[in-house]
Amino acid sequence: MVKISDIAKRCNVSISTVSKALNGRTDLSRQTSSRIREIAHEMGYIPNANARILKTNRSYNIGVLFVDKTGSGLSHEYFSSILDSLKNEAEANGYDITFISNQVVGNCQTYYEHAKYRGCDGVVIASVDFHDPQVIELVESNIPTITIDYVFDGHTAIMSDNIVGLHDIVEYLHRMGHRKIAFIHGENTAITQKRLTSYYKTCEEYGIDVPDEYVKEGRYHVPQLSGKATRELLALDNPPTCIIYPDDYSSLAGITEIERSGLTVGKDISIVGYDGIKISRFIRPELTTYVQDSEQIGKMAGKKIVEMIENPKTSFAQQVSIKGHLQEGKTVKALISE
Amino acid sequence: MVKISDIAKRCNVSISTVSKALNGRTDLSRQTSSRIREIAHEMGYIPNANARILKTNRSYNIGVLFVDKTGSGLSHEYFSSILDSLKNEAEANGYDITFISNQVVGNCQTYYEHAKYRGCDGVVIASVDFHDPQVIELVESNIPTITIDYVFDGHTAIMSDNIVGLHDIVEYLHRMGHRKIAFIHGENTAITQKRLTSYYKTCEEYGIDVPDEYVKEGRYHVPQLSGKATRELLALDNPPTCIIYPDDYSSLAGITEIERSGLTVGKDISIVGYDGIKISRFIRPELTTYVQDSEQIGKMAGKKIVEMIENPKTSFAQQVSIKGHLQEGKTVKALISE
DNA sequence: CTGAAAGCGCTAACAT
DNA sequence: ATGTTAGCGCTTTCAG
Repeated sequence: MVKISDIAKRCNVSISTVSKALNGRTDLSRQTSSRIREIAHEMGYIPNANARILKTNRSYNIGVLFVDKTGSGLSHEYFSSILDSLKNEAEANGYDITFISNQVVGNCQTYYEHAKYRGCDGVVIASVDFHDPQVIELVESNIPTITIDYVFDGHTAIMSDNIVGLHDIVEYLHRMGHRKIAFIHGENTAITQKRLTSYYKTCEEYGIDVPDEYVKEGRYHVPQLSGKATRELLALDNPPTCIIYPDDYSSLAGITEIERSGLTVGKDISIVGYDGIKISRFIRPELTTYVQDSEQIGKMAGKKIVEMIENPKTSFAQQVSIKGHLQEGKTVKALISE
Repeated sequence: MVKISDIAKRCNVSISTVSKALNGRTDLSRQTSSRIREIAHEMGYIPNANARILKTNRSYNIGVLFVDKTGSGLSHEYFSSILDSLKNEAEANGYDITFISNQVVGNCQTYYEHAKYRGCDGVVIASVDFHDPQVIELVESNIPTITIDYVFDGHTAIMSDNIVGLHDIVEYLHRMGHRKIAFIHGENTAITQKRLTSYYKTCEEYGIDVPDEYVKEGRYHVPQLSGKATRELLALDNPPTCIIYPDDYSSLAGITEIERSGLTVGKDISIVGYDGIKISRFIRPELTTYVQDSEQIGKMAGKKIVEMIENPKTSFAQQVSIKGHLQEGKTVKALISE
């Protein structure tokens, strides 16, 4: 590998002059500078990030902590889409992305150690167990971090607006004439809490009564559980006219159950999903769902982490809420009368 | 940050002794070694990867080149699933994953420069334009690389077995009594070529006639085009009894078109998808599709790249073919007679 | 405008 | 079994 000293030799200048030229410093003559750069290029010079990082303590590398307990991991479209736009935003700002694991890499055991080890300038955290002591250690450390969909007090977070999400769904259903709205929600997380509260609150707002048996616990991305909950709802003496699911994936299991029981979705009973995965527009009946703006979330996460890294003094903790929108499909029937 | 010299001072030994203890060398007494390690831990020592890399020229970091021209990028389930298992395998072997871009990071312009800059021990390449000169430069460089679903002569590649895939699909359809099998294929890539050839060859093998108008070009993950092709196929004087799609996503557009024309999928006409995305089991009718073993592909890619990195002498170029399997759904009708 | 020199934190060959 | 030393490739202060 050709290095700075090789170029210096070839150009008959000192290595510091080469360094300056390569870094676009202005305290040397245009001629020298451009001559050096030309020759460096000609010699096929590629800088060595590790030497640079060692010296400057800046890696231009952003760690990403993406762990999914359910195992679907990156293949969960919501998160892979966030990752994709996060990556694009980071790269556009001159940063690379490295995954942070808690596997043993270089004697490191924890997320924090790992991130430190690699010299990450900052870390974006999503889709993990936010009660994990390792995650807390990382967030409380001196490394700038941003969390997605979870707020650590006093720290910056990007939030998909679940409160607005459930509000908009319920409001829409009310507008469509629904008064018996069931909600199958995911496991108990901060997100689930927000959705539930918003659901109850909005129902109250519109004078919609919510019997206890209309609220069922499922789990995100475990269609079997939502299927089972659907069966239970259908078997009620006074079944709901509409069911809200924890995610689009789960809503498909709901459709299956509903059809199995001889009913037709969008006619005999309505359903609403959550997420807005791409496929939701292509399945029949086309799914009515709340689309989370995952692209915007990832982009904002990238923007904010770069901001925190580059202006540590002036950037303060904040929660950024990213709204989504309701995608009308064919799974919600307009009820003429109650 | 506490460093090796701090530990040395505290332990009253030399830095090299500390280094040896921390790296588990055996040429020092057990006692010294464990004492040093204890104190290092107590002091909260975290090694500095960059210093280590600078010295050893080994980063324990694998670059990943994942670019999708269609823009769906990581959110394409086939690839995000590969990435996920690749990541797991790499981490299990003590390697981290860093994305390689061709954005300007540290004055680097090309994929190769980028990978060199970061000191990647190896690079896994997938889902890119394999004719891109930058990709070729990278593959032909001295960095160990592995490609997924594309073979560069003399280089190692992990291949989803598209030949077997199309063979198995056609064979299955033949067994189910189909003799009029149309194929909507993706844009012209090496994969498409393989699928097409295998399709023609297997049809020939079973004495199935393939009129030119039964073969249509669509594009991977562009449902609109497959929808259009479906319409054209349905409008033929002698329409096919079954249509094979380039991917599951596209097959959904096919279903939509078929139903729009008043036919019923799995009854009036049969269809087969490709990929085996998770959702394929949950849509109705359940999709008959060829499941690519993306998990195995990612895992194998991780295994092989580590092998190449760690045994550069003894590992030779090879193509590893990963078979998938046909997932029977409800979209293919068994035809009693022709 | 250019150069000399120190040093980032670590490893490893070579003493002792 | 332990220590000395050189140096990985780079940036940056400080002198000239």
